[in-house]
Amino acid sequence: MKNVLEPNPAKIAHALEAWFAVSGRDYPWRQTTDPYAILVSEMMLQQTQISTVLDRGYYARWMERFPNTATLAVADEAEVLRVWEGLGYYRRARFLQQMAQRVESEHGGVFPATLEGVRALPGVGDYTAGAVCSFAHDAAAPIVDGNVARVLSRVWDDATPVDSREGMARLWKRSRALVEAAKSPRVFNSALMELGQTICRVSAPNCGSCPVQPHCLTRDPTSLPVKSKQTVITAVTERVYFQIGVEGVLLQQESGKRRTGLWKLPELPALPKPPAVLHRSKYTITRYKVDLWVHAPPEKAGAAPPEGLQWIPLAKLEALPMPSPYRKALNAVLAQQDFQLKA
DNA sequence: CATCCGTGGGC
DNA sequence: TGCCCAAGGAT
Repeated sequence: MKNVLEPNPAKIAHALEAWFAVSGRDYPWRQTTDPYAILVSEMMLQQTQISTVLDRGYYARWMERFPNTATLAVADEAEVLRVWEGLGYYRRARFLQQMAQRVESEHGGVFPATLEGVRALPGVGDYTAGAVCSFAHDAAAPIVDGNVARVLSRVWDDATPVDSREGMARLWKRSRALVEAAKSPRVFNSALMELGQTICRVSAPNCGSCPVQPHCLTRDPTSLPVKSKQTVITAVTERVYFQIGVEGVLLQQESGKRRTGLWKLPELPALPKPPAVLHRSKYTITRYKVDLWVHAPPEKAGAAPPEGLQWIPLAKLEALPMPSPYRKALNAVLAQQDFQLKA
């Protein structure tokens, strides 16, 4: 008796839905059908682990402070970024606020109900639109994310690179066939993602407990999915400085594409002999491995802050949005200074 | 289609 | 420690 040649969408869908009814986890965003609340969770969870969003309180804090599009639309951008601080990909927070403003101004405060309407919102792509519509309205919209790509590659034993056009087309086609065969798209899509998260894991998949195992074609799950791209990590050195005075700490606001609107320690100008090193740390950001040096201020630093720099009173530091590496470095140097003052 | 955008955790 | 990864989307 050999295995099936082509996995049967209806059988898989029903097996997953039955499994989820028993083993499905309970998350805050699964206790609501409010599309805004669901979109917030989806935006937070993009490229971010559930434990980060949940255990560190991001979702609860956001929903308490911005319970609907009306409150988010009129909030200060700095506060929006501050509530998001530590989650990374800060553009997502800015997109969320733009989304809220558009819902208020163009949809009369009513969240769009169609797949096309949701897809047109800023920061919402094919995955997120499908997730919101299936979770909020039980609409038969397919989803493909990292979990789904892994599960479907294995079930169909398909080594087509998932980061290729061909691979993506296959995944979306299969995801669509599955969700259209499901009894409840909401339950099925939740189950599909959760299977990838808890059973069909990247390493050490638990095939013995998998409800889809009878329908799964792969014999070598950890070899799938195949990805063609490989990222090259570049080591860089970043030198900033710490300057404190009666007016507070000198900081610089980011204005480029990266971390727009967030604050950081000012960049150290190129000098023949850099000032003393106060603190050193390492962090990675996208494809860079950064060696971060915090120096004493450059010699010529005067009372008037250089272009683009601003004195920030110590009492206001907490309220400013700041990327994690700088927040940690700044706190370390402040603690160091405090220690020296007391010594 | 390639590149950019953060961070923390697991192994 | 080093490396890979996690509920992607925009440009």
